[in-house]
Amino acid sequence: MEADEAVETIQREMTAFARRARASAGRMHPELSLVSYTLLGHLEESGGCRATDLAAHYALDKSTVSRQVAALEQARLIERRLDPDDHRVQVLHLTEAGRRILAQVTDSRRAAFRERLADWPEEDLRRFAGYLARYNAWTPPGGD
Amino acid sequence: MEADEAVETIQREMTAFARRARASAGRMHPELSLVSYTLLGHLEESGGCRATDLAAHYALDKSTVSRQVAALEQARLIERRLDPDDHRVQVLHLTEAGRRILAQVTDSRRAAFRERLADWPEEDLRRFAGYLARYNAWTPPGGD
DNA sequence: CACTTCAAGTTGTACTATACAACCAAGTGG
DNA sequence: CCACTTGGTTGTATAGTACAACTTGAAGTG
Repeated sequence: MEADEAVETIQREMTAFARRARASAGRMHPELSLVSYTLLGHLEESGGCRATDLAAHYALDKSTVSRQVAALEQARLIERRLDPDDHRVQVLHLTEAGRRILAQVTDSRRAAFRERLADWPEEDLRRFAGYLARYNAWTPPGGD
Repeated sequence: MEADEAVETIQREMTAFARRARASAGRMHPELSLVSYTLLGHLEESGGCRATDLAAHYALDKSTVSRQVAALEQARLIERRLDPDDHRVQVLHLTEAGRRILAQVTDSRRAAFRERLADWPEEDLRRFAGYLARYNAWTPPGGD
């Protein structure tokens, strides 16, 4: 069956990609690990959120996020603002430096991707982007 | 520009995927980490190879591979055979147990993927698979 | 043949990301 | 007011990784 084979290919290729990304992400941007990068990215997209939100979004333990956040704060890339309504809550925001570094890393990542995708027809690019978004948007019946 | 946006989406989604895969792979199959899984997979595909080959293929340090291989051997999933022509070389082979576990994990991963892709039209599946394969097949001008 | 150089692997050490569990602090509801 | 919940931190353990130093075997060169 055609579809079955395609599923297998998707599985294999996504796995291969994940392994490689993991292996190389740290080397590309010593300033910002893949995790830190995605966390900063989420902060930018969301315009500020809580550590708990990050943990939920990325299926990470809150302790992990707590330490990542601590490191990012120490590096002055984000800042915490106490929520006046609920003093347990720290709303996280990008600092100017954070925004700058994020943009920088995004740029260099984008350049790498663009090189990699240079000879793709635009139509294929758009479809591929759509498939990926659709794939990632999927949420399982009961948690991730 | 449309294509630019698509590149950005691909970048973001691939990154998100890599992060999630890393975070969840270990939980899905405590018996076989993502790295071990890909190493076993490579051994199966290649029909046996050296540790150095694995390191080169996955851009891992040879020490890392050495330890992974040691663990896989201890778990009786692979075995080392001294190359009679070059006594420095250990050719790695899957054991029967290794082949079995690999098939098992592959199955369960495939099931998860299939669930995730259940409602995709076959045409989209095939195109997506093609894009991923094409993306991963790309090799950089000078290294990864 | 002895000497250097190279290649394959191992081991020591350190670091990062991670989880889990125990904890603290601040709201919430009886 | 007290129990419970929620947001977050800290202690501890583990996995995966890199880099550097080392061991062993092979290969080339005088």
